[in-house]
Order: sequence, then structure tokens, then C-alpha cells
Amino acid sequence: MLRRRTGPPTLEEVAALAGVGRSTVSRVINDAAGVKDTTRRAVQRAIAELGYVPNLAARTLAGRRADAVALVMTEPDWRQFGEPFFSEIVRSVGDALTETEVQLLLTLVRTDAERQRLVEYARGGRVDGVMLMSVHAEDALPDMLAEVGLPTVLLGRRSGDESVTYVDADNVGGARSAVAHLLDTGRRAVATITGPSDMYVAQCRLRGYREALERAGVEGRPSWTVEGDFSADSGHRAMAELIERAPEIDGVFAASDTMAAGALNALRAAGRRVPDDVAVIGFDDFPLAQHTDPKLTTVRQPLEEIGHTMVRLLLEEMEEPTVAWRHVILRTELVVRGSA
Amino acid sequence: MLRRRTGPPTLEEVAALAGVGRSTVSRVINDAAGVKDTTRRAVQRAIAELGYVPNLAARTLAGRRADAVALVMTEPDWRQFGEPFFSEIVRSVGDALTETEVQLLLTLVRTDAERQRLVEYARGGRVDGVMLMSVHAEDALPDMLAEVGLPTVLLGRRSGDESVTYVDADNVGGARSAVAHLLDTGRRAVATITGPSDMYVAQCRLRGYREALERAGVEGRPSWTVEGDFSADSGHRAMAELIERAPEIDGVFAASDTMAAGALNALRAAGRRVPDDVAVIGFDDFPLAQHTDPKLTTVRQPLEEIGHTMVRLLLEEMEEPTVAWRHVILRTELVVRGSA
DNA sequence: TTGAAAGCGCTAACAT
DNA sequence: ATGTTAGCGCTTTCAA
Repeated sequence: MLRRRTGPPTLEEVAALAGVGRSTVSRVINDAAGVKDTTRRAVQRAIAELGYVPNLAARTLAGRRADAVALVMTEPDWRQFGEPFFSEIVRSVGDALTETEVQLLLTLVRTDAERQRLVEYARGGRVDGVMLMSVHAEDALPDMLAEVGLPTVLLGRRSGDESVTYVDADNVGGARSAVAHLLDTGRRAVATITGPSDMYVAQCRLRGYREALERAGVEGRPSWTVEGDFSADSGHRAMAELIERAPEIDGVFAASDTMAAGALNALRAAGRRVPDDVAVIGFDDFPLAQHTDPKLTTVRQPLEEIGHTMVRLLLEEMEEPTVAWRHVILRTELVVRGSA
Repeated sequence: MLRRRTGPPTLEEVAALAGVGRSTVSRVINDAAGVKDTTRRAVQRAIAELGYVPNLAARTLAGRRADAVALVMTEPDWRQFGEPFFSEIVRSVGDALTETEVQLLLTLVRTDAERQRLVEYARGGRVDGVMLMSVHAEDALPDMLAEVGLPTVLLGRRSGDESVTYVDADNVGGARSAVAHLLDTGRRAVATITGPSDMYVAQCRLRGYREALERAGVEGRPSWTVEGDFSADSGHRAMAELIERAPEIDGVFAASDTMAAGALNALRAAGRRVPDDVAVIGFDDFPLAQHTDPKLTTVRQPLEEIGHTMVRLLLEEMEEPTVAWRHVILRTELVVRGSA
């Protein structure tokens, strides 16, 4: 590091210049009570004059916290990064933190080397807590962090009995209400395009679909369920397959709006009118729907609230560490727009 | 897993368990030479047994570096975040760092409070260097960092005489070659949709446009230049305006492919055939063009190389701090696809 | 090849 | 209200 001549100004130098003791300076920069106003001023003047900035490493080492939290994105498929879903989460997490003294650190974990580096970084005490997005079922990262007592919050669950604190949307309920809506509006043969069956979120949405059918006394058929991978392309292919093998369907619930958009295209390409012949509802990965079809009815996830809640849980856990993990499931909302 | 008994294991505890001194353990974890092989093994065993991870704050304080760099995104308009341009840069920077011990920290700076927080974070010694993306002309952040001797690299310039080390694409040359291509392929009345005139990058691309016209001996008209804001919408509006006030144009150079996409739509809406009636070239914010029009001819920026170069410059500067700032301008490439 | 000891700059008891 | 002091966990001379 360049400076090291005398190095950057230290608290001690400030104290000397202000003619006070170290601890007084410490009190001033930490807004502690019990400093005479004139003294405080003198110290502040010295700080300004020297351009003093506290050494965070020293502060952390001396027992206080790192005043930083990490928002980790574990995504091998890098293109996900640009998705509105993520940028929306990042934005809301940033918003929730903007009032605090806590610095938000976004980090990427793609390879095992990066995973290892992150663990060392976090365990090394550089952050006070970690939020993880898009964690896959087999990923041990959350456990590696939580087990060491580092406050950790997950966005979504890896499975039905997730042990780490998490915030999730009510995927089952959301799917159920979407399908119920289709049935309520006169559709009978409602199909579904699911997400990858090894993802818990996809399982939940499929469960919701099934529950809605069951509650309405509709006998679903195996041919009404096709698996996609959340991408628009897969939605297109799945829809084409549905048209082929179950021409009777008049409603579709897609486990993501991206797939819903693909399905819409496939329907139109096949000459089916939407929503007259077939109605489509997608599970909303948020503002994306607006880019694809502004009239697509969707199940909206409360992304803003998810971000805020993650931050709240994390800060709470940082404040007073608990052994009890907490799980929050947020309600979704069915947004009915023109074309469903 | 038991923890927090006395806190996480320290180097000292490792030393005790291994039956050696502190410094020996330090040497082992830092891969320093001069440790007998059997000793090294013993230490490693102790480390594993205790699950020891070095305290990074202590390490940093003791004089070594933070082993982290920040990639800062200063973007009030948050929606930019999802742009392929940024995700591509983030990806390539991450790639360039993946082999190193350096942790990449992405941070967002939207408000002044966040700006301040970042400065304190960086000056506080938590990162060894900073890369900044999408810095606006009036932003003093780069200076605030560079002036304290913190290695700093900019993506793009704030003005013609940028003082902080930067990496930029050859915007003038890229624009020139795009327009030259249009002229070479028989277009005469080539218009341009510029970016915001207060952004240096937009100025450069406009300059390139003008230079190309001049070199070809084509007399440009004021009505051939319309200002957009890099968004697709603005491209659409600008094109509509061009059609209106300069119906003679048969070629358009847009300062971003996003605007080019908007322009394309406007042209088609107006019944102009593309590229038969009007050819369009956009300055590529990278993979985006593929989402809009796979046949759109574009000026491609070497984003991968930009990211790598930023990292290289930063690491070099971290290695041995220089007073001399360095500027790198990378060549662009005209990618001719079907429809130009 | 190894250990002992002196800080790195700060916070937080504890004195005053 | 303020100063003194003892660490926080590590790296790094300097001896041995």
C-alpha cells in the first residue's frame, strides 16, 4: 500500500492534535455520550484537518462488528444475473440497508474456489451476516456459514425442511390461487408447465396446481403436466407439446412468467387465440411480465418485501444471535390483467 | 458444532495444539518457505482439527492487505443494473479474479449517503483497490478514492482529460467505422441517434459519426442528429422524429444497440423496410443485440477484454503503486450481420 | 528451522 | 468528563 510513509492518520494522531486522549476521540467518532461539547468540537476539527478515517480492520479486530453484510448470488448459469428478479431483490435489499451503517457487499459464487473464498471471507469476520439468493438444493454453502454461527438468511428454501433461516414466497398458495382463478373463470382443462422437478420452488408450485384442481373436483390428467426449466424457450416447447398431446386444454398455469411468455408464443403460432381459446397465467418473476405481455395475468411475488424481510431477519439475528431459526413465508398476489 | 465458547479458534490455539510457536503457524498458513515438512504437517492437522480460519481483520491490521477489491456501480437509475452490458462486465471481472486470492465485492452507490459509506469503507482499508463502472461526468467519487492513494480504475472516462486510470472502448473509432460502413455500402443520408450530450461516451460516438461523414466528403445536416438517452424508447422517438423531419435518410447510426432496436421498430411501424430503405447500425452494449434483432449490424465492444484489463491494471497498481495514471483504449469491432 | 516479542489502530473497561 | 490500559489476532523482525 502506497502510504506507509507515516501512513494514513490514526486515531492517536487526532488525539494528539486535539490535545485529548484516545478514548475521547473514539467516543466522538462513535457518537458516544458524555463528551463536553467544546471537546467534541476540537476533536472534530482535528479529524477534519487530518482527513482522518477510522481503520476498519482495527475497529473490527477490537471487538466491534464488521458493519458489512454480504448478499451472495450462487448462480452457475451466469445469465440469470441480469434477470429482473435478481435486480429487484438487490435493489430492495440495498434500500433496506440504506439507512443503516451497514455496507452491502454483493458477491458472486460460481465455482468451488469462489465458494471456498467466500467462506473464508465470511468466517474471517469481514461481514456480520450473509444473505443467499438462488441457492440450489445440493448447495452446502448455507450450512457452512450457519454452522459457524454466522447470521445467515436464505431467499427461498432448498427443501421442505430447510434448517437455515429463510424468506420465501407462498409458492403453493400462489399457484393454487392462479389455478383456482382459471377454474373460476370457466376453464376446465387446466394444464401446467412446471419448473425443474429437482427445485423445491417448482415442486411447491406444482403442488399448488394439484391442490387447486382437487379442491375444484377436477380430475387432472398426467398429460396436462409438462416440465420446463423456467426459460422462455422451454415454455414454448412445453406448450407445443401440450397442444400436441392434450388439445383439449383451455387453461395453462406456468411456473414462471418467462415460461408463460414462451407458451403464449407457442399458442399463437399454433393459431390458438389467447385468452379466448386458452388462458395463461404465469408465476411472476416480477417486472419481466411487462416486457413480455402487459396483459398477462400473473401471480406476483412481493419481491420488495422479500428483500426487506431478509434484511430485517439478518439484522435481528446480528443484534442478538438466536439458536432458533426463523422462517417467513410471504403472501403472493394474483394480478389479473387483460388477457387471462 | 460447538462455537462461541471462547470464540472461533485463533492462531494461538492452533500453535498450542500443534506444539509450535505462533510464527510457525503463520508461516504455514501463508505458504512461507522454511518450515520443516513434518512441522508443517502437524500444523495443518491442528488447523483441520480446530476448523481454524484466519481472522482477516487481524491479518489486515497487521500490515498485509485486505485481499479484496470493489467493483462499484454508481447508477441512480437502477434499472441499468440488469443490462447485459453490466452483467457482462461483472462476469469478466469475476473471471479475471477467479484465479487469485482476491475477493470481488460488488457495491452499489446510488445516494450520497451510500457514496460516503463506500468512501469510508474503501479508505478504511477493507479493499485494496476499486473499479468503477458507469461513472457520470460530475461524480467526484473516483477522485475521492484516487487522491488517498487507493488504486482506482475507471470503466470509461468522465471527460477528455480523465485523470484517473481508466479503460475505455474506442468510441470514436467504433462510431467512425460504423458510419463508414454505411457510406461504403451505398448510403448517403446517414443520420445518428446520439446518447445524452453530457456523457462523454456519447460525445465520442457523435464525433466519430461526424468524422466519418467528413472523411467521405458527405455534408451532414443538423436535422440528421437527434439526441436519445440510450433507452429503446428514446431510440423509437428519435427515429420517429427523423422520419418526420428528414425523410431522405437511408442510414442510421445509433449510439447504442438498445436505441437501434427502438429505431428499428419505429421504422417498421412507419412502413420503411429495413435494411432496404434504411440501414441501421447500433453501438453494441453487447449480447443485447441478440435479444432484439440477431441480424442487426453492430459495433462490438470488447467487454470481456475491458473487464480483464481493468483487473490487470488494478492488480498492477496494487502491486506497486505508481504516481503515473494509465489509460487504455480498446479497439472495437464492426460485426456485420444480415440486416445492415 | 523455529520462537519470542513488538506492534498494527482501535474499543472498552476501568480509573481518575 | 476524560485519560489509562489492556487486549483483539495476526505478521514480522530479530534472536536463538
